[in-house]
Amino acid sequence: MAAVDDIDRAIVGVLSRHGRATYAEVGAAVGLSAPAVKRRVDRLLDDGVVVGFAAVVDPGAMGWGIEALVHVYCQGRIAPSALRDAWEPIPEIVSASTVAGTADAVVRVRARDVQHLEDTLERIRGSAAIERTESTIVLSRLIERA
Amino acid sequence: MAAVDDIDRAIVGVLSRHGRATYAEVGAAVGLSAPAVKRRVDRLLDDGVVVGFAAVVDPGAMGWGIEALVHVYCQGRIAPSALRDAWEPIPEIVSASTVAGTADAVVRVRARDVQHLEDTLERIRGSAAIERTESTIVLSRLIERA
DNA sequence: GGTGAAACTGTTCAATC
DNA sequence: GATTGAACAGTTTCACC
Repeated sequence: MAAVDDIDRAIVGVLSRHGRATYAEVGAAVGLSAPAVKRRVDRLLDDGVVVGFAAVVDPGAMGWGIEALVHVYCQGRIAPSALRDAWEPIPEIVSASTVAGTADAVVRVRARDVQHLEDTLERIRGSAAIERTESTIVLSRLIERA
Repeated sequence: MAAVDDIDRAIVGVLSRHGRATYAEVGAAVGLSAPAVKRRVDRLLDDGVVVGFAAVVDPGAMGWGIEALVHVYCQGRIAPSALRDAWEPIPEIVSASTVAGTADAVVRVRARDVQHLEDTLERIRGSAAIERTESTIVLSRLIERA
């Protein structure tokens, strides 16, 4: 696991914005040849600095009209891995994290509509020893950066 | 702007998880030839269903060690656009949304360390007519999907 | 939406600084 | 130890069916 240097950061910067850029294009942007870029990207993938590549999708256009932030309060102590295993099968969950604060975890959920959101919340609550949830509906996305 | 059909959804599903998959690979997964996949992806890009492609980066490996969810309570009514303009220049903000609930907005912030986080929170508070903020520190990411 | 052909890119190698 | 440049396999991208 070599250190991440300035060129690596530049490569990551380009690929964060243009994930399908060719190695030659990235090389032109950072001052390296295509094979040199490929070697670095392979190393960044091996080291886990770059986890993967993804299409950035407009949730609204895909029919996922509603988004909510759900604060989850658990009964007693639950291992983070237990929560992950319980929530992994729920496709409506965009992200989930354990947190330090009054809540134990925060889950970001995307659903088609309020009914679908309610069903998903019920599924989240039923998936583990959860005391209660507190949902915050997202109105409009102001800023969204990779 | 044609409708998004099931094949489009399947293509988006593959590219969400494997953003650098070849058109032939996507085609094999959805039952189409490579040129047919390209035509659909080009249309999805034109229609704004797919906004772009991005490398998924591990923030910790890049030296962004700490993440927080900041609930923002405003003084009186503030236009969403005013919040966006005020926060756009703050690079530590990963995402920001107005919400329906007790808070007016939720901001996701990434910083190098607690000191950097504190500085960023101060900057967020000073950028608009904000009454108070309530921060939740992220401990560990359980699930992270595109 | 599929097919085939031309141009380009990804990938690997030996050689080099 | 890392980069370059050449070479082949594979992919993108056309036109056309």
